[in-house]
Amino acid sequence: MPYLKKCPPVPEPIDCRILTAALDLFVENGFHNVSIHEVQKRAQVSIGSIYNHFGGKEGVAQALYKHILNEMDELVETVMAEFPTPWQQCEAIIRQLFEHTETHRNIIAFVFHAKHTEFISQDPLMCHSAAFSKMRSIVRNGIEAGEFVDMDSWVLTSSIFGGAIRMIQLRLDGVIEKPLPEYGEMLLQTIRTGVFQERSDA
Amino acid sequence: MPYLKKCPPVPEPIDCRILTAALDLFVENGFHNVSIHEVQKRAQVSIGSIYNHFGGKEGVAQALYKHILNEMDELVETVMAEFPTPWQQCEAIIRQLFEHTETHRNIIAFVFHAKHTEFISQDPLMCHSAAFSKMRSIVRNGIEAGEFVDMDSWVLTSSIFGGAIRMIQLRLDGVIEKPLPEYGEMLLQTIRTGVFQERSDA
DNA sequence: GTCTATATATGGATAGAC
DNA sequence: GTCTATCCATATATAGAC
Repeated sequence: MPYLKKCPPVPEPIDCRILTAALDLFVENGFHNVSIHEVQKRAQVSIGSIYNHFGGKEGVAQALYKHILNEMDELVETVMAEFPTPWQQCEAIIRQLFEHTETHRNIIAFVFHAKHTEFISQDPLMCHSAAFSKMRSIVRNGIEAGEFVDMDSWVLTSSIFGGAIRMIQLRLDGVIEKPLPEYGEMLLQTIRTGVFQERSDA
Repeated sequence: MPYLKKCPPVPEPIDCRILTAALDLFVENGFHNVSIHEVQKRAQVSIGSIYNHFGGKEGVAQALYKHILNEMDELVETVMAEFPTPWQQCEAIIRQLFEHTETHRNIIAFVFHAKHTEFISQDPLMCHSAAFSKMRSIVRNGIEAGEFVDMDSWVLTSSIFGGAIRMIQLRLDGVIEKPLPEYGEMLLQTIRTGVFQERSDA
């Protein structure tokens, strides 16, 4: 009789339990449709603890927000260190985001789906976050290096990442039914060379 | 003394007043941060009337949702009637959306910014709406006609419209500071021919 | 059909024991 | 630090007069 097996491994720290419970609930039902009582119940923690650790519901959301923005930033940072050229970096970021959409669904959903200003007062607007700033600066590097076409960097950043972000949203909504990585190369192709069929008589 | 001027022209019908007030408030503060009392106050209508006409706050949101999806559908419909080729239709839709973002800001914001499932139960998911379906079918037409590259239509639709949608969101968030139509041609260029600089030595 | 006043529930927040 | 029980504001929804 494997007695020791019944010992739960290492119990997760309490604030971590709260955050993961909150993330799941917020993504599933939306911030405003989730009560502290529900978070408390799912996290197996008392209300008092939630107030102790985060000061309330919005405090939980803020902590979550910061934490997840950090993760995103690290993702971009890693890619930048690993690949030399701006375009390779863009490619890698899109591939990573597609992977993450499948493996860390709720994190991605929290980043791309929610309108954070609705529940985080004094919201340092997602697109001003370190991760998104870095994505734009990659694009600027590419322009300066003569790799990308020379135009407004907001437009170009939107052109490069907009399609991917759109696909992520469609995937999260369940509209796209197959895992995103299957579509990665296709998407990258259109970003590189546009959407037109090569004219065979050209 | 121009006495007649003081007569308000034709008073707007009551349900219209409610909808426009609600639209503005929902976009500004988010559905859950707006109380019926605020809508009532801004629309200069009593709470009873709101319940009579729409059955409650969610009813107002649903009516708004339907109405606005209709407008979007008409926009796409008109473009399809006016332009012959799929690509011209795509171009025109993007230009129209950019225009609308400036002239009907809150309508566009309601369409692209909100996560409707959070406040509309049984939400016929935006991307399944007539307008979005038609956009995708335009893309399919382009593929069949050999105009667009032959690939999954979700990917291609995202490639074509994703950048525009992204720019609309950035504009609504105040990140992009100039009116979108200024960027229209730039964006269309990258969709057509990709993001790379033409190599002068090619 | 429109209004005002009110009932009722929900849920964020706190107090105080352990 | 953690818990339970309770408070109290808010906001949806309704009742009933006009």
